[in-house]
Amino acid sequence: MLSKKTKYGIKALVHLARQKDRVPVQISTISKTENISQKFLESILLTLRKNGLLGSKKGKGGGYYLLKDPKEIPMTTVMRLLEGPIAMVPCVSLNFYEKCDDCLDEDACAVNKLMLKVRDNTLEIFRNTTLADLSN
Amino acid sequence: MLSKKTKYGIKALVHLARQKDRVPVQISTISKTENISQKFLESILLTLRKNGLLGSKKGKGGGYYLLKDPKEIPMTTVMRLLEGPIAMVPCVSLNFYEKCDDCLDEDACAVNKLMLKVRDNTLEIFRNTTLADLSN
DNA sequence: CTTTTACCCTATGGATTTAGTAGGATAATG
DNA sequence: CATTATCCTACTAAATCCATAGGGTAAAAG
Repeated sequence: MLSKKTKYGIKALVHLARQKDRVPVQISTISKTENISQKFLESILLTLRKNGLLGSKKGKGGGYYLLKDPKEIPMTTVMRLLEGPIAMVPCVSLNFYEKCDDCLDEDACAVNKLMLKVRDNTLEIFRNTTLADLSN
Repeated sequence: MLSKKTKYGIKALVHLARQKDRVPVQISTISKTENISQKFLESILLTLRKNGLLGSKKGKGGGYYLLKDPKEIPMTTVMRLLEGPIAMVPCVSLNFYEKCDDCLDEDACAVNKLMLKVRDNTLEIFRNTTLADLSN
């Protein structure tokens, strides 16, 4: 299940991508138009900024803005940042790999086999979908 | 993230599918060979039985056995039973649909659009993968 | 230089889910 | 009737989620 954090994060990014210029948008504006708790959104935008997706400006006329062209932001980046691993099990994760404790032979594991297929497909979708695609 | 419940459930089902005859296999046997906590596995097999996937036999020589041909058991069934919705958000779920509180227009929602694609792909994999496929 | 605006940061807490455990009831076999 | 093995309910420690609280800091306006 997708966390609200990720869901809100994507919505906020789309909101910013739809902005014509790079004019900063205030948290309160996004919060209201997207129906997101302002304080919660604040923490989400903060992590997006800390990870290089967003820039911010303080004081009057301040707010958040995208640092890159929406075309250059694939959903893999966003998902890994907010949601974590894309794979459903750590043993098939590219960026968050972990061995299973219970599983002796990974290659013989049915769950591994199945979830590898799912990951490959999901990954391809996220790779080929950019923020620009979602903003139209 | 896939729950251990689902993971263990799949492993147990594969174990039973690999059994030549329909001879009942005891919980303790599965528990040992698959490295699963016996009591936890007990509750998983119970729900699989209550939902028509497994049959059981009590007393000496008892245990669990598949009720159908592994070829006739698609992973959609198993996933929905143990894990719940296949979709990452309720608003794109076929069997567990729920409207979002924050989202006014579902068709205009970027998250909806993206997750619909993911669901379609994942669903097709689970539909086309049967227990028999995982047991080879 | 003071006030207002708006982001920055940490801590805390309620609700829910997860991954079991405990302990006995029930039914079948020999 | 003793043994075996499933059946069933209840409980719990730990983790995660979704916030909220409360102030701190920087920038701009006047």
